[in-house]
Amino acid sequence: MARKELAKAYEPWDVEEKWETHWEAEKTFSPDPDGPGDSYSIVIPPPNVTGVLHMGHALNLTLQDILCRYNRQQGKNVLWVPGTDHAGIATQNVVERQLKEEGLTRHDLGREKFIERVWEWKKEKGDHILSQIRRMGASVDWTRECFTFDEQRAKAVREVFVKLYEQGLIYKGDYLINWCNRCHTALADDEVEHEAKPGKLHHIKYPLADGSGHLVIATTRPETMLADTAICVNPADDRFNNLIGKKAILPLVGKELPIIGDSYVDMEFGTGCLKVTPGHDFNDWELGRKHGLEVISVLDEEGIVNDNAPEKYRGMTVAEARAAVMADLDAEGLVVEVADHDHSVGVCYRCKSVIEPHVSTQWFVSMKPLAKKARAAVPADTQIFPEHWTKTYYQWLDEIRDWCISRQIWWGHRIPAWTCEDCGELIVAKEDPTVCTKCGGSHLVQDEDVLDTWFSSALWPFSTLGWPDDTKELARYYPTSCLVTGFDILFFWVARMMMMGLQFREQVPFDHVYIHALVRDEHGKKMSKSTGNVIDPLDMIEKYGADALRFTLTSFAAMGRDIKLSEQRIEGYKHFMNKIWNATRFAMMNLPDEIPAVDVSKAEGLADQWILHRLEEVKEAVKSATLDYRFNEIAQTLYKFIWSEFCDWYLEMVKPALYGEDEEAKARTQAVLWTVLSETMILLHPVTPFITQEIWNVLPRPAGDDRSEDIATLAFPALRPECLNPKAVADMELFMGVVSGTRNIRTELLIEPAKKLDLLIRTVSDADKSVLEANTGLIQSLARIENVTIGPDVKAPKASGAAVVQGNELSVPLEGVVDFEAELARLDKNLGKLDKTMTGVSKKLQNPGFVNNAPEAVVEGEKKKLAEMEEEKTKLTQLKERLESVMG
RNA sequence: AGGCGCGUAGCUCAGGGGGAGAGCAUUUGCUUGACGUGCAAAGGGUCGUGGGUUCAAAUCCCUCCGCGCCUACCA
Repeated sequence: MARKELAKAYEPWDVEEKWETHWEAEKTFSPDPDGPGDSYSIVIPPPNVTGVLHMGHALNLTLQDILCRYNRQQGKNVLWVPGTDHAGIATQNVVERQLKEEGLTRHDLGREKFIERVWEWKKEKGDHILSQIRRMGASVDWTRECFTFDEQRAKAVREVFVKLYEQGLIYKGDYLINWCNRCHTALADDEVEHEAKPGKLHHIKYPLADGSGHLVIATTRPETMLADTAICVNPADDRFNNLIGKKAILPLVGKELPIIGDSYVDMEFGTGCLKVTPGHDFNDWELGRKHGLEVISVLDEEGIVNDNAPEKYRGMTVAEARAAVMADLDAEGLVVEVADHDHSVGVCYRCKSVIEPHVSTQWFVSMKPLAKKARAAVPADTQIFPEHWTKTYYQWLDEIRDWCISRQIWWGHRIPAWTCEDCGELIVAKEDPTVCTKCGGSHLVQDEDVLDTWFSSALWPFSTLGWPDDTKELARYYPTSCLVTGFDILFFWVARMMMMGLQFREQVPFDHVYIHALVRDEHGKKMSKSTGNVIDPLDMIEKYGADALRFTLTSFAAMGRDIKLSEQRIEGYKHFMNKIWNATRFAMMNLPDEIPAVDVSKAEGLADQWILHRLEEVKEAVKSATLDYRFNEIAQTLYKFIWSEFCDWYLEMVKPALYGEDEEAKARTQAVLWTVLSETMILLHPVTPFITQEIWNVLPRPAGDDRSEDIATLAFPALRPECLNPKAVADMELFMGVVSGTRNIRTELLIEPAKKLDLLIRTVSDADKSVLEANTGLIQSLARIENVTIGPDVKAPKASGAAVVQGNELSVPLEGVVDFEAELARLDKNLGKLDKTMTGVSKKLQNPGFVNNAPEAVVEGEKKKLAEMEEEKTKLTQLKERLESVMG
C-alpha cells in the first residue's frame, strides 16, 4: 500500500480550501430536525452585508465554532444558522455613494428602481463576507442561510409589527428624536455616540419685558435661541425667583418669553437662568411638555435654518447661524462673556456627523413593559457569561426610553401602515390592504418610512427558524443554546432579542449569552482603518492559515479581558501547527498501514502508561473548560500536552521501542501512539478543524475501525478510566528529574554534547531503583549517557558532577572532562536556591499558629517537604565536600 | 456623576488563601534518523501603594494611585 508522503512542513493553504469545500458539499453541518440527540443551536450574529470580516468577527466565529463542533462530538443535534444583516443605513449609503459617482441621487431613480439597485449590489458584493466566514472554517449550516431582509424574515417583521401595534406597544407621534442630517433619518438613542468636544459657553443678556433690567442665560448653542419659548429658573433661587411669571424679550426675534420656575435648573451651573428650547434639546423638550410650552423648530431636515427663524438667518447652516447670531448679539451689546467649555456632542454611529435633536413624526415601541420581562428573565432563564455583564444589562433596561423605530430611508422593511386619503383612517395590517377598513375607499397611501434594522435583528433567534410559520426547526431549536457576541451590542441587540423572544415565543431566545472581549491592537488600541492599526484576518489566514489564527484567538479569549493581538503571536501558533504536523509525520514513519489491534489499557512501558494517563486528564480538562466557556484553557491545555508532554517526552521515549526488535512491545507502543495522537486530534478539532481533519485523514487505522473519514462527525473520545495511573505519573516525575538533572550537569558545565558521560545513581529505595532500572535505556538515550549504574550502594568517584532527585544521588564522573571549579559553583548555586526555600518552610513550621491552626494535611505536607529538602541538602553538601577533597 | 474591568518576568497575559506560572523575547550550546517553524539548558518578578481579615494574602476586604471601557448628564 502506498504510504502518503507528508510534506516536511505544514502547508495550510490547500488543506484548508479542500476541507472547507468538502464540508459544504457534503452538507456535513446540516442537521436533521427529526434526527436523534439533544439539540444544540446557535444563531450567528449576522454581520452587515456591507461588512468585511474583521478580527472581531474572526474571534466571534471561532468561539461559536468551538461550541458547535464540541457539542456535535457530544452527540448533540447541532444547528448553527448563518446569515447577514441588511444594515439599512450603511447599505443605502454604499449604494448612494455609487450613484453619486454616476452623478445621480436615489431620488433620480425613484424608490422602486433604487431598491432594485441595492438588491443588485447585494447580489454582487453583499455576500462577500459569507465567503470570508467560510474561510474561517465556521461549521454553519449553509442550507439554512438567512438574511434579515429576505421574504421569510419580512413575514416575521410584519407579524411582530402588527401584533405590537394591536397590543398598544407600537405608537406613532410627533416627538423630538435624534436626527442625522447626513443620513437624513431618525436614529434610536443607542445609535448615537457621545464624544467629548471642546466648546464655548455663551453668556447672553435677555432684557425683561417690563424694562426693569435683564437676566443672563448661558448656552453652548446660541443659534437655537431663535427657537426659545421660555426662560426657566429654579424656584428656590432667591436671585431670580421673583421673576417667575414675568416675561423676557428674546433678542434678535423680539418676542416675549414667559419666565417659568422648575427645580430642574441647576443653580450652580452657568448663570442659573436657563433658556428653554423644546424644539432642539431633549431636556428642554421634557420641560416644555411639563409646562405646556410651544415647540418651535428652526432647522430643517438638512440642518439648515428654516422659515421659523427671522428672515436674515434663513438658509444658513448651524455653524453659519451661530456666527451670525453671536455677531448680532454682540452688536447689540448683549454678549456678556464667552468661556471655554468642554461638553459631549452626540454623533451618528454610522457616519459620525453631529446629531441634531429634531421634531418629527415617528414610530415608537413602548419599551417599559417589554424591558420588565427581559430583566426578570436574567439570570433565571438566561445566564450571561461573564456574569458581571448582568449588571450592565439591568442598568440599561432600567433606564430605557421608548425606541424610535422609523427611519427615513428606503432600504429596509417598509412600515406596514397605510393612511386612507378619503377618511384619514390609519390601517396597520399584515397583508397590503386594498380598501379602507373604515370608509371602503381605495385611496390608501403606505407610510414612507422603513423600520430600524435592529427591529428585524431582534427577531433573529426565531425568525431564522421559520417563525411565524410553525416549523420543525422552531420546535426543535428554540430557545437557542448560546448567543456569542461582543459587549458592544449587548443593548442594541441582545436585550432586544430578549424582549422580542419573550413577547412572541414566551420563552427567552437563548439559555446562555457569552460576551467576549473586543480585539485590539498590540498596544491596546481599538483597531480602526483611520488609525491604520487593523490586522486583517484574511491576510493572517493567507500568511499563517485559519487554524493558526483560530488557535491564537482561542488562547487569548480569557473571560473579561480585552484581547491585544499581534501578528507575532499568530506566527507563533503557526509554529505549533507545524509541530503537530511533524509529530504526525514521525508517527506516520513508525506506524504500520494497519494499526495493531491492541487493548491500550494493557500498556506496559512507563511512557505509554504515563501518556495514556495524561490523555485522560486532558479529556476532562478540555471538557470542563469548554462547558465553562474558558476557551483559553482549552488552548493552553492542548498546547502544553501536545508540545511539552507528547512531543518533548513521549515521542522521544518511544523511539527505542519503535526501532527495536521486540515485535510485541513495538505493536503495543504503536497502538498507544496512534490512540493518543488520533484522540488528541479529535480533542483539538473544535479549535483547529482543518489540520486535525487532514491528519485524521492520512492516519492509518486498526482493522475494524469504520469511523467516518470526516473528523467533524466523530464522537468525543470515550473515557478510559482504567488508564488512570498515578504510579506512572510519579515514576515519570522521577524519570524526568533524573534526565533533566543529568542534562543540566552537562550543559551548565559546558560539556560538549558529543562527549560520552557515565551516570551513577545511588538510589534511596527499592521502588525507585526498579523504576530507574526498568528505564535505563531511556536514561541513556535521553540524557546522552554511555553507562548507567544504579543501586543503593553505588560508589561514585569523588570528582563528579552531582544532583539529588527525590533523594536519589546522581553522579556524573568528571575526571578529565571538565574543571571542577565550575561544578563547585554550580553546586553552590543549587544549594543557595535550596536554602532560600527551606528558610521559608521552616519558619512556617516554627510558627505555633500555623502548626495549631492549619489543616493537618497541610502541616504534614510542609513537614515532609522540609524533610526532603533537608535530605537533599545533606546529600548535595556531601557530594560537594567530596569534590572539594579531590581538589585539595 | 454612576457602573464595570485591569495593574503579576523585557513584552503579551494565565493563575488565585499554604514552596511565583506560560508563550514570546534574551543568553549559552546543538546537522541527537518528526520538526532550526526545531532540540537542550539558563537568566529574569519584594504579583501597583498603604492598611485590614487570617496561623498563612499575589490571591479575600477596604483606602489610595495609575490605565481602559460603558451608561447618563453637562443650559
